[in-house]
Amino acid sequence: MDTQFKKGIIEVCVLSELDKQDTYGYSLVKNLSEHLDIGESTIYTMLRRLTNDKILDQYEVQSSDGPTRKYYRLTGVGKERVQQLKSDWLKFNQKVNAILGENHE
Amino acid sequence: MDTQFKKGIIEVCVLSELDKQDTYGYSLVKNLSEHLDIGESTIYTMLRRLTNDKILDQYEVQSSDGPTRKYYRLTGVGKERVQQLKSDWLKFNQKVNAILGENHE
DNA sequence: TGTACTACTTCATATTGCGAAGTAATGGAG
DNA sequence: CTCCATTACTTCGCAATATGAAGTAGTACA
Repeated sequence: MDTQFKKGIIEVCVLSELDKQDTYGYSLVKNLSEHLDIGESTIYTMLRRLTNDKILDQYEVQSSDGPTRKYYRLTGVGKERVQQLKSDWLKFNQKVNAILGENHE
Repeated sequence: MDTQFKKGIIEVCVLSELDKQDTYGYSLVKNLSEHLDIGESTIYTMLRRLTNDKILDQYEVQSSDGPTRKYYRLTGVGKERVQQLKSDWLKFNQKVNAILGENHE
C-alpha cells in the first residue's frame, strides 16, 4: 500500500467514522486497520491534532477491559468539516479517475 | 483542494500521461493543472526524482516557441510501475469509498 | 526595447504517516 | 501470587512529497 496515498485521506475516514458515532482511538485503529493498514501512532497523533484544531472534543469513559478510554466526538466545526472533506474527496476522485481513465480506450 | 489528497497521486497521473505518449514538463503542468491545481515546481521536482529513480529517462527536443524542451519517457521499470500504481490506486479507492459509504444507508 | 509567453531550476517550508519504544490497567493461566 | 496477553494511549524523530517564491533563458511581436 502506498503510504502517500493515505495523506489526508485517513482524516476523512476517521471523521466519517466519528460522524456515525462517538468512539475511542483504539477502536478506530482496530477497525480502520482492517481495511487500510494504518499504524497506531498515526491515529492517535491525528486525534490529538484534530482535538487541538477544535474539530473534535474528548470525554473519558471507564472500561472493564483495560485503561480508561478517551472517546472523541465531532464539534460543530467538525461536522461541517466532514461534509466538506467528503465532498472534496469525491470531486478529487472523479478528476483523478478521469485522467487515469483516458488510457483505457 | 486539499493538498494532502494529492500526495502520491500526482505521480500516478504523471506516469499515466507518459504511458500514453512521451511529453515534457511544461506540457504536463498545463494539462494536469487544468484538472488538479498543481504547481509548476511540483511537476518539475517530481520529474527529476522519477528520472533519478530510473522510472523515466530524458531526451531534448528543440522548440520553435521557446527554450529546448526536455521530453520524458517511461523506462521498463517505469512501465511496470505505472501498472502497479494504477492498480494500487483503484484498490485503495475502493477501500476508502467502502469506509465512507457506510454512512449513506 | 520591452513585454508576454514558453520552459525549466532551486530552495526552504509545512504537513502527515510511520516505526519504535514506552507507560498503564485488566484479567486469566500456571 | 506471578507472569503474560490484551487493551489503550503517549512521545519522538524520520521520511516523503507538494508548494510558493524567486530566478534564468529562449522566442516572438509590437
